[in-house]
Amino acid sequence: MTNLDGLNNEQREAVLHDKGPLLILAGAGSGKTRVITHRIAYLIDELDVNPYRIMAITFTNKAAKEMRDRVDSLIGYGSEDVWVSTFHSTCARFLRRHGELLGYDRNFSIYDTDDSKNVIKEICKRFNIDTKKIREKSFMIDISNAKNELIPPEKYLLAIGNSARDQMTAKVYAEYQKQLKANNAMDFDDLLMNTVRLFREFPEALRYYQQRFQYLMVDEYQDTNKAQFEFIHLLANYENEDGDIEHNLCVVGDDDQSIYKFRGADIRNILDFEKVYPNTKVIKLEENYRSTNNILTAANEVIRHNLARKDKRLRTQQEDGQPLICTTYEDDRGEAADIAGEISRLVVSGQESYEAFAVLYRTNAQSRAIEEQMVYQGIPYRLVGGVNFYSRREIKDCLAYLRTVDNGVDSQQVKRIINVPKRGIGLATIDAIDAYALEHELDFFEAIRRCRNIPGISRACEKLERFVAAIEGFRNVQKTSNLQQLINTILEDTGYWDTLNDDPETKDDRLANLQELINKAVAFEDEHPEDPSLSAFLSEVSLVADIDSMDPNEEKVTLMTLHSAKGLEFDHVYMVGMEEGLFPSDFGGLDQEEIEEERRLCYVGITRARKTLHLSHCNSRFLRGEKSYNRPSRFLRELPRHVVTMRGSRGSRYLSEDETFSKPKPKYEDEFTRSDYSRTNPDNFSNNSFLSDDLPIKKKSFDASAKSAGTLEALLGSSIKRGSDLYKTPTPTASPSGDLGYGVGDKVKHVKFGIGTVTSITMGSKDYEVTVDFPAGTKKMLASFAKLVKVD
DNA sequence: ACGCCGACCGTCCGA
DNA sequence: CGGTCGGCGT
Repeated sequence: MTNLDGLNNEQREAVLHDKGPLLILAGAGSGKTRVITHRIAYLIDELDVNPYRIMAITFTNKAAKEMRDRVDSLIGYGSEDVWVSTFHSTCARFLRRHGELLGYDRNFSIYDTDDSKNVIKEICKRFNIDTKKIREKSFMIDISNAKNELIPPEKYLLAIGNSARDQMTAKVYAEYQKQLKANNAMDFDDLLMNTVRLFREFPEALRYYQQRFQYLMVDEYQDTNKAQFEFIHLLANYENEDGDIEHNLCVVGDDDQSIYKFRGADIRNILDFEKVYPNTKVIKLEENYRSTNNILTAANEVIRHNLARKDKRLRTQQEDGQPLICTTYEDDRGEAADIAGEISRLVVSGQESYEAFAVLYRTNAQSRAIEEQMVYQGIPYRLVGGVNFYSRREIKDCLAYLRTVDNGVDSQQVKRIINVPKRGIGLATIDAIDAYALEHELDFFEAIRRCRNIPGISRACEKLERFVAAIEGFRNVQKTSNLQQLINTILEDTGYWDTLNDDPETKDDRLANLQELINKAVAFEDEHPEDPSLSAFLSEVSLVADIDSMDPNEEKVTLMTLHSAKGLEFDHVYMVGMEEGLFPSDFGGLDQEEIEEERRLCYVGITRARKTLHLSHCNSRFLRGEKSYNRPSRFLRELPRHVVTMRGSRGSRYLSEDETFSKPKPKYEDEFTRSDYSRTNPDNFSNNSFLSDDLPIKKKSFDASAKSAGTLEALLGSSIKRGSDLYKTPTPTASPSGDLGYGVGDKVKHVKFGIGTVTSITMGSKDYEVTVDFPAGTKKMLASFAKLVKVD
């Protein structure tokens, strides 16, 4: 029996819905994952639906994993047969199986933005396009948008326009697709577009999947683009034996949390759902189980400023709770220092633990200032986003070898590694091979094989032949070995390990990263006994993001962008950098639509908080190496006054040189304790009197604020450039062992290598590097990835 | 072929 | 600021 206790009326109604289209408008924190998982359980347990016929689609691996776990724990037998996956992984799997119909080999490569950019670069060069005038990136954006709209190159001009620029884009787009096809590669957008093409052009393939997946559930439906809409729409059009079309499609979303317009999300998909599926049952979930009443009041009030939305209002049975705290800081450093200090105090005094806190910002660039203070004050933190593990140079190099071994015709990968490590093969040689390949319609690797026929590069031939022999050697290794052995052989035989010595600064990091890649390969083979192939591994690796490896149970403060925070929740949330130009961010003319999207992002941020919410802005901050002065964000003024406590200017003075962070006592501690000057005077919220002026320190900041209305030149003239002596290098002296839960000499357990002894812990550039003696040998790994657990 | 250095430039969000 | 790229010298 599926247990429906603890569900409210609307939730229960959604769970009990069996056939036909269902639209669940689920406000933030209204328990939508709970509804989806219970509904899956109900379908299986009560309606005898075969788990094999149920598909649940999400956007991120993290959401998929969470759903998977909850489905597994809710359903006993057969839960593993429920298809729970992301759009991209699902399409990749469909295409591995049926891609031959479209002319792709089953082990096609999946290109990330870097790979795509390289292809575009080559094309621009070939077409003599001045990339100073039109950037590669703008082609990529246009092409991506076209793909999301399911517009193929040959229809581009018809669909988009016929300007000179459009014609150029259409030409580049067509060539780009040709190149990808020749390389047996797809980019992220191709995964969707090609799956839709497969469905449209091969009805028997579509029919196969329609029959298999008779119950569809889509999470975060407000973020779907046209291609995703079409994918779902086609799949849901299953005609049963009686010739009826049931549309057993359940979509869940919240138009107020649509924040991915920039990558093609079309909010109309959710707003028009009822028009597309006339018999849709609509259920609104408006009861929030996450936040205090004050936080919800603020969220409701802010989002109310948007015009294009479905009317709804979150409500809760919780009490008002703490007021929101809105703080003005002198600069970004003071902001970071103060927040770090506050977190530190609350944790040291035993009231809270680190994982209860999150610091959210608009752009990844803002993380640096926060990080510095976290390190400085000895606070363990986890940084989500930034440079993806898989986009690091050494990882990409290694993956390029693996792809070359796996997918012989991927010229991009071959070009990446042909001279890495250095083999004395230069640009002139590569160009000559390229020209030959083009002329004879060969892939790059095949052209290398025939280097003896290519004029002008005879001197490089011997080196080229050695390279070919090496790759073929690896292909032989692959036939008889597992992934770990293959990677080790490649890094060993090519001398890649040795090249790390070239830069002693980064050596340890890169070594640990490669070791971690090997660990991932080992884990992959372990988890996928049914298909531990190189292709499958590379596919998975291409489709994971940093946030997917985030473990919310680690005792660390979380630092991430507002976008990354969607779907997560924390007891205490700090939204920093609430400033005009930054948030809402202004990149040349903010129109109403963009403002509303930013406001939704603000709404998402506010609704992440369970108990307390801090919002802050700075009078000045460093942006792209320059000091800039921004006014407080309009979103601050949209907060209802009666739930907000104002704090005046703080953090203008930094920690002095002699203060160590074993005693992280800011000089302005006095002002902290006096912080009950906080008040809720409504008049304080007009822009001019945003800062009150009854304290000397505030007076100063008021001046700065008034200045910001003046000319930019005047400000820059008087601005103090960031002197290196102002910023001391943070020295992490806190014992790492305290943060990790283990130390040198402790016995720890690793998921693959078993129990070993920690022999050293050092601070890498981004994370702790832990060296452990396992029975299988000594391994060096990154703490955040290795997930080591202390054992007694 | 390759490494160094200065000029230039983009500015965000992400599967 | 930090990453990239082209020019130049070796």
